[in-house]
Amino acid sequence: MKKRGVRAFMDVDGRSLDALAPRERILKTASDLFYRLSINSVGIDRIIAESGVAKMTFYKHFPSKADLIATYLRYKSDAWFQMLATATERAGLSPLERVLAIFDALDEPLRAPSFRGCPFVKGLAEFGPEANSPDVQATISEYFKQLHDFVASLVAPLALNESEKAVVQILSLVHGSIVIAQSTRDPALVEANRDAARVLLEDKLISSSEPGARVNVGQAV
Amino acid sequence: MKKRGVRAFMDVDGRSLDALAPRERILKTASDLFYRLSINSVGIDRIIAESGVAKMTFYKHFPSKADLIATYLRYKSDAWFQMLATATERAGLSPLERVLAIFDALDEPLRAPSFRGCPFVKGLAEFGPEANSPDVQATISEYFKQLHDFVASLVAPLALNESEKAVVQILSLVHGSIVIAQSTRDPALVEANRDAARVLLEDKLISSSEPGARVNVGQAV
DNA sequence: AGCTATATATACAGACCTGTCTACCCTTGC
DNA sequence: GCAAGGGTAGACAGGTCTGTATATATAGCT
Repeated sequence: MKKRGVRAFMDVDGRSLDALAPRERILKTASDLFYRLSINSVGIDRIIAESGVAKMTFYKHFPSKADLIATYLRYKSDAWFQMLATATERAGLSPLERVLAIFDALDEPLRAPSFRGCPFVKGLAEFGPEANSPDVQATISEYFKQLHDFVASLVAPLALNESEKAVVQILSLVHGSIVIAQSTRDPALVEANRDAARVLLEDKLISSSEPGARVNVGQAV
Repeated sequence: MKKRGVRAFMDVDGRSLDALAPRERILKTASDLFYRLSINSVGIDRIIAESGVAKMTFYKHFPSKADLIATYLRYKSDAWFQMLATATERAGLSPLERVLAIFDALDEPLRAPSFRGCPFVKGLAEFGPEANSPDVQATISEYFKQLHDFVASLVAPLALNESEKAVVQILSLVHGSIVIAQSTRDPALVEANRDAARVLLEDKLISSSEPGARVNVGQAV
């Protein structure tokens, strides 16, 4: 028995490429508008108009706006973790440098004029705990959990005194950078927080009994 | 020539108290709803209904919704800086402790179940640079500037090596704490970031030429 | 009592929102 | 040639939004 809708070229998902094109057009357009202007202030009609797609086509690919929002957030999340992975998995980096590479990866995007903050913090602002959009909320929660686990996985090899505390501190510096970058376009911001991360991690590298009384370990970076 | 609308009791602004009551009722209700649910998702009608006020009364006190939003943000800002001032100006604190007192002040609010993040970060998510609400945007910008200056004024007396860098780091830790507190209710979060701040500041207290090669200064806290 | 200022209740205009429906077009496979 | 799947175009229903207008009630001051 034949598959329905078989075309000349198929991607790995079994979706035909010419069906994929409009879907991607919609997602890209929505992503841009949602990120620039906020989610609630951008209507379906505008996304349809700017992506040059018919309304029926939109609702064929995305059953509801909430569906599109969740897809948008997953799209942003994937791109972001992709970037983090490439930056931190580069060859020749010491375990400490891998953690600090997060900040190196942050530097350029946060300088970009198109930078508008963290899509998930923004998402949480519009779809908080009392909102009624389980899909969207779950996607956001998952992002924060993933980021925590990612940082934890980079910190673990350092075998620090207080590993979890270090993870929280790094996470705070990362999110802090992102927030501050929105209000103050300080070119030294990310470097300052990279330094902060280094100092905090080195503080916990010492296996001495008294963290706080430190000496220069003089290795790495 | 008599003043119009003179009543038995007047406040310092010359506004009669019974006229003040409904205005405050509106503001309190709006503040609660905006903070809990986001600004754009709460309509005037709901604020009116829940504050038990007529629509005309609302528009008498607030010419537009944007006006109410800006007032809400100023209200939140005032309360927040008030709290920060009380916490950091307590008698008997060393200059270093005054900076760290910011985190002591953060601890309790961030644990509260009603905590929903920073009103200004949330505000920026809904009224970013491309929005068309100059009043709201100006109020948000001013908040970030004020917070920066506030931290700078606490850091200045420490006469650090790199004062501005320290300010940025402290600000990042503060905003990071606020963001992380929304996603991860980690009871150790604020303490971890207070520690981070202490380590970072002590790192710069040394007037040695090489920050990074540090010894325990053993004073304060 | 009467005047004034303020609050209430409610209807309404005009815009925008999401999601559905109908009708047509165009390409591809047989 | 032709059926069918997927796209386009646009109207429309039902709801919500901000802001305005109308008509009425209440409380204080002279």
